[in-house]
Amino acid sequence: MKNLTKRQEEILNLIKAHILDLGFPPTRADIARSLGFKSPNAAEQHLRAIEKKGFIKILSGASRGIVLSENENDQIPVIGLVAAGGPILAEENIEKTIPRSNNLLSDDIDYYLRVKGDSMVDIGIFEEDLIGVSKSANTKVGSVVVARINNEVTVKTLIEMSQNKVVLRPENQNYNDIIVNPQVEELAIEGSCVALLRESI
Amino acid sequence: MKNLTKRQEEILNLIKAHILDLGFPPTRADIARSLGFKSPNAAEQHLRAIEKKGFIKILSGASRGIVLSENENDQIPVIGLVAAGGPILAEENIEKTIPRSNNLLSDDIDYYLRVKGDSMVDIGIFEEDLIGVSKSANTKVGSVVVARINNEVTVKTLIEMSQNKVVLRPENQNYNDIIVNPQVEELAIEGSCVALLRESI
DNA sequence: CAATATACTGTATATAATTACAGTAATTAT
DNA sequence: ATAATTACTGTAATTATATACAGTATATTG
Repeated sequence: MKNLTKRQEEILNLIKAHILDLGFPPTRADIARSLGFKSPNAAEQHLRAIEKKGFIKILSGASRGIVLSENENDQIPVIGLVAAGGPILAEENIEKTIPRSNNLLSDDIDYYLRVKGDSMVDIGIFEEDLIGVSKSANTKVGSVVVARINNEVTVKTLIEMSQNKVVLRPENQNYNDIIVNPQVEELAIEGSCVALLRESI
Repeated sequence: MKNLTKRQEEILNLIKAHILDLGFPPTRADIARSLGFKSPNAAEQHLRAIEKKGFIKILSGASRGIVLSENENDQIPVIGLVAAGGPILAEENIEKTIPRSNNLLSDDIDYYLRVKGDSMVDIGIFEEDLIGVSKSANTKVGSVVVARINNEVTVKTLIEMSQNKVVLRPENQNYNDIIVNPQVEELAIEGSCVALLRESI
């Protein structure tokens, strides 16, 4: 999907704002008025350009027939079982997607990860729960993180993190700490857990 | 807000479906076509009636200018601490409301209840968690329910329920079962827990 | 360096859409 | 019993809207 110009983006935002405000898209004349164009045709041609770039669909003959293209960023992927090797967000790992809800949980969630196993039950993270993962939230000692060790993805509490020693703790007395030397083994902190969803109790 | 007739409700649903499907409201002619009216004026007059009852606002002069009135049912209340005595959903108990998200969790949630105490930690329900409560979901033995005993609201697992004996079990070894005789003590099952949200980990 | 894209003005027109007016008929409220 | 509401048909006019065509000027790309 090609990038929009500054002006085109302005118009797309105007359309979104209009929909949010009134519940339906603006007319060409509405757009022209808002941006000070003296001709509705200016708006028309911008719309054509934006459609060509794939951000909207224009329904011909219908008044206000501007349909916003499905924006993948409005959908949060739910990651089921992560295949060994590939990136977490690879197509084949996506179980489903759920619409990014207003402010139900943190805006900061990049994906949900379905929990496997019982290694975190002591802090109330159960099998089949969905964990909201943020890639950007800073992972400090004490955070619950999504880590990848030698191509296996796991959720644990980060206890220690130095150049040659990383300690990951399962929150379950039946399991032992995982101690990794990142110089020797492959280790990546994929993100940190910021929220939790349980779809059935 | 007065009740809609069957036909009016049908039209309101059609409008909502149109918006959900295409992103903008239908025209009078669209409505007439969908319902088999031979005149767009039939739709017009229905819209007027629906507006009069407060369910929509018609913006005059604007094509497709049908604005859905804010429906309070689109907001799910979050109940903080329940004041003794009054009903759970009383105004003063509502901590905030959150928009009913598409299908993030069950459609069936009437309110969220913020968990106090640690009596349910063994099944992963922690203090400050939000529990999605359904008033209509059938509460059977084994369900986690919201119960009110002598004006105090509590979340427990329903273990037994007969005419003169109801057993509610805390999911925490440190607590004992609560046994109530509904003939003697005041007991109400307010709803059952169908989902869980944790806003921070 | 020509072709294409961007960013508009200005005019015009076909058609999409709202909306008024005139009816009919059945049901419900006062 | 009468008025108001509900639920339509049918016609028509006004206005709202999309959209084509003809330009101008500048920037960007192949």
